[in-house]
Amino acid sequence: MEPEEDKPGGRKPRADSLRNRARLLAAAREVFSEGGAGASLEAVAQRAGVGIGTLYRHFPTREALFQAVYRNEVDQLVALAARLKTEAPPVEALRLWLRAAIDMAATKKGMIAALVPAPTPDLYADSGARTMAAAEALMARAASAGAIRDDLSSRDLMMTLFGMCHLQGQPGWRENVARLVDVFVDGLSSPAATG
Amino acid sequence: MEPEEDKPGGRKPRADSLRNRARLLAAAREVFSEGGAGASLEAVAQRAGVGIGTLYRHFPTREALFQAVYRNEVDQLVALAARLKTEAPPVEALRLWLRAAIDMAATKKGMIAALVPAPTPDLYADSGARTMAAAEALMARAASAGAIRDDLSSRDLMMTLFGMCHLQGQPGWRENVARLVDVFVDGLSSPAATG
DNA sequence: TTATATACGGAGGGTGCCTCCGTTTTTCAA
DNA sequence: TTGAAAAACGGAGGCACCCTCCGTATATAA
Repeated sequence: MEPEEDKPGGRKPRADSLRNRARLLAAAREVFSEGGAGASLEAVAQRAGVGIGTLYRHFPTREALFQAVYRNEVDQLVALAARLKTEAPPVEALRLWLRAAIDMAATKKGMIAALVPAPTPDLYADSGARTMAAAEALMARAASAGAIRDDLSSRDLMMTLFGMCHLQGQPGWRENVARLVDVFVDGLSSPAATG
Repeated sequence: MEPEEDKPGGRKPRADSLRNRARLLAAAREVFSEGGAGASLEAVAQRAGVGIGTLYRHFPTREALFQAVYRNEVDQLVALAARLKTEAPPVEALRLWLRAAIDMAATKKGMIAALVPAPTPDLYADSGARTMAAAEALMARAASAGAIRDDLSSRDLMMTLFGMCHLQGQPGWRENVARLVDVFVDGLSSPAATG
């Protein structure tokens, strides 16, 4: 996956290639932040000052571009999960982590899309799967502590989060979604009055 | 909004117009059920055997078509809410109603989109707003009975439902979403352990 | 039967997706 | 320093879809 010095037998990667890749990432970050995950890829190429063909060579799919753009954010989220696992009680950890995810999505409009697990996730590879794994760890901990019900998958959780983020754009959506997530976590940790 | 006998002063609506309208609705119902809410409108026109221009004359926007196609379903949902309000205890009514919505969405793939309240809803006009009003009634009842927290809007509830329905397509999604909704309702009715 | 209101239908202009390939640039070895 | 070959560039072009506009066809009513 790393674009640099991967094949020792090959020649050095071309300077223009590296430069264009960086430009594309910067442009994509801007365009996705403004226009959301559905923004035009041609607009990205244009803002980067490269041809559309160059964009597709570097990032064969929209997904690939998402992953590259939001790699840092996802890393942070994964790291946060690891930290919370030792620094907060189980349910609280889950709650805080979900809120952090929302906060990130609040400033990076396109990021939510990067958090959605693909239908068939390449475990450990794509950002959706990595995030899901982080969620899984937090959930497992809480479940085995008996603090939340154990019949939900981490995928369910992520999809719920994702769905709630559709409030994005409405006034006060961030607070709204935070509250919704709280409700959901309350439900997870309630003595399951399900009927 | 009614296309029939609205203006008493005008002439009788043309027979071909009525026929084409019906054909378009039938075609749209099929196409949306198969391809989801994003399906091609040109495909709809084609299946109906009319020109694309005719489709747009009858239904100026994709939204308009949704509303017409799912009017019956929405009516049912609204009626169900009214019935549950007298026939089930507050929280249970809410739970059952949400499940009914999911069941409908399960067979009519495109319907979910029709349930999403527009950013600026034409109250009583579009299906999203009418559904939201039904939800509002159920929530208000439960809230004033002290059975659920009262700091969530019906729009929040609908968006949550909508979002969860993004699981659609995955194996066993219906059961999954039903469970998620249950969790959410549990959260609503829990003594708000929010931190 | 004929005039006219009404509806039809698809061409056309716009946007976006993605591929393909002739041209340009960079690297590396001589 | 130079030039051949590898690597990357970029945009034209084919496809799908959106939506509008307007010349043509047809149903209604006199």
